Amino acid sequence: MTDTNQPANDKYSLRSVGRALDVLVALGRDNAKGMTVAEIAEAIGVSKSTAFSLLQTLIAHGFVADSRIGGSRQYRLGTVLIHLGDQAASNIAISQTAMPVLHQLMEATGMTARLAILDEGYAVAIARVDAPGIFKLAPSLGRRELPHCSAVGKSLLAHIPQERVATLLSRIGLPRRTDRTITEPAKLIEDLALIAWRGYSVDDEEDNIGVLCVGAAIYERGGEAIAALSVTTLKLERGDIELAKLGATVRAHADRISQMIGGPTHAALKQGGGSR
Amino acid sequence: MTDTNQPANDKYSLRSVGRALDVLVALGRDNAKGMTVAEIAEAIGVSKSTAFSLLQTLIAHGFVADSRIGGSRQYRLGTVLIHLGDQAASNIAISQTAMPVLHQLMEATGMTARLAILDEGYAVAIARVDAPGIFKLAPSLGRRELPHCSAVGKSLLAHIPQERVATLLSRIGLPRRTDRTITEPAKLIEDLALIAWRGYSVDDEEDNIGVLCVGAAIYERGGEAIAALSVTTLKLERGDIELAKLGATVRAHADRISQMIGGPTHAALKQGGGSR
DNA sequence: TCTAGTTGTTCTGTTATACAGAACTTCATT
DNA sequence: AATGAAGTTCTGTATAACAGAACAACTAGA
Repeated sequence: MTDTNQPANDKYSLRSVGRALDVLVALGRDNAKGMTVAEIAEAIGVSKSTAFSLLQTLIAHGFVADSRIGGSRQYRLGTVLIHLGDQAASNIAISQTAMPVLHQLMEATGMTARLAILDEGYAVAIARVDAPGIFKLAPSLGRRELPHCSAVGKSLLAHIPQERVATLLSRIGLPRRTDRTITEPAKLIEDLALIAWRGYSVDDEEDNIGVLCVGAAIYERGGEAIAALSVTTLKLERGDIELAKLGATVRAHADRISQMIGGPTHAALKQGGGSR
Repeated sequence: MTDTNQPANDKYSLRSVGRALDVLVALGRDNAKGMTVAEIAEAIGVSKSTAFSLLQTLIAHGFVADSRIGGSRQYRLGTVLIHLGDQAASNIAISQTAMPVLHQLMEATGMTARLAILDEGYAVAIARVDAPGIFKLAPSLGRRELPHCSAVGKSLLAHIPQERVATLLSRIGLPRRTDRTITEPAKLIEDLALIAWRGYSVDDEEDNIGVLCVGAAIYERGGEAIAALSVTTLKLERGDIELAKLGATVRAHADRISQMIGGPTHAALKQGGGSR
């Protein structure tokens, strides 16, 4: 499915290290129930003894936790990763300042609010505040999401140079997720222009059926979009949604964060600097 | 300072893998500003070229992100770690159920609420809800904390067999953190007995000067303590704290979680099952 | 209780790999 | 320009990582 077996992507890649990281990724996929040595060996394509050595090393450093259940062992992600993940998230300076605004946005809209950045062309959520209610968004912090069919992704794409957009899209493509997904580059470019103009993006069932997201970009001092804010809701839970009003709300909150870090609001950016 | 250079803790440890993990840990320490190749090489005790190879591998897998600033590069933790950390945390089943109660506890007390488990004898926070206010607790999710001088740690120690406590303490020791830290095993055992009896623990400046924590254990079906809840506050911010009342509040919230997962309340446990 | 079939763990020889150091390349600063 | 300090590439060699097989621990079935 995923291209796990990259044949030495870079020539300075260390095989055993790469395999150890593969183990972590594999455990991240099947984290719920834990995995056995044999399953891990199978998953990353090495012998049992090699998988065993990798696991021993990972355990010794706290990256993997093991629990014996009878004769068999279950391996799962260790707590050190919680720490590193927390550090990596707080690393991204914006998440500190944005957190209170995320709360406000959630309370203003009653929807789950998320903060995301662009990482290697993908949209990656780095913080979230859940709306109250039965339906919770799956735990998806830090996961790479397709940029062309998510509100945060489109808001970020709308504010970077066209040629970079083209490069990213040619690399990632525009995979179809639902029958509303924009799969034509020209159509997407059109949508991005609209987003850049009005200051908010809409993902209406383009990524997941029944799910609506509205996003807006956050600008740093230079006017570049470095992050995006979004709200997510199940359309079932909301009768009629006034998109223009919701868009303005999200944009206003994004503007607030932009100003906190010394950047321009969307309106100011449209007035002054070129879109470049 | 820390024992990073463990000389092949287990004999099945892979050197390059261990070094790669050391890189991640090192980046986790100095995450704010990022590190250069030379700094990393220095930190983990390898040559520049080796550090370079390790970093290339980590980057190829998204575990490390790099940003060039002029001729120099800054390496920092990558977003994949945010994902793995999120998975590792949600792995621990309790964190799902406990989250709403953490919110309630924070609102009931106005203090930062945390959920922690025992990992290799150390207390490790896996979730938290911050209190509003200027002073925020440092981002400390997933970090190993000394069990003998934290509220969550003591609550957990109070409900495991004495011999295991002895084993853990002999391994970890009772390092002094402040002049109120309990450093005598006998004194700690005494405190643990009290905690088991009344159902809540108090850390009054035993770990950090000026900081007060109150914790209570969460019990699973079998009656074993699998996690602990706590509130943390700066004593400066609160005039007088009624410990008995606060302790009862924390205990009540912990009991609620215990019941949600089919376990006994503290009162029920004291009545029925032996302390074993 | 014995047997068969799991699992995880240890051992071993060989190959390929990870390593340090030196050479080379960018940049920034004087 | 020239110096220095970073990152990057190259290369030979020691050794570490690997697969496979043997072994041990445990489970389930007869």
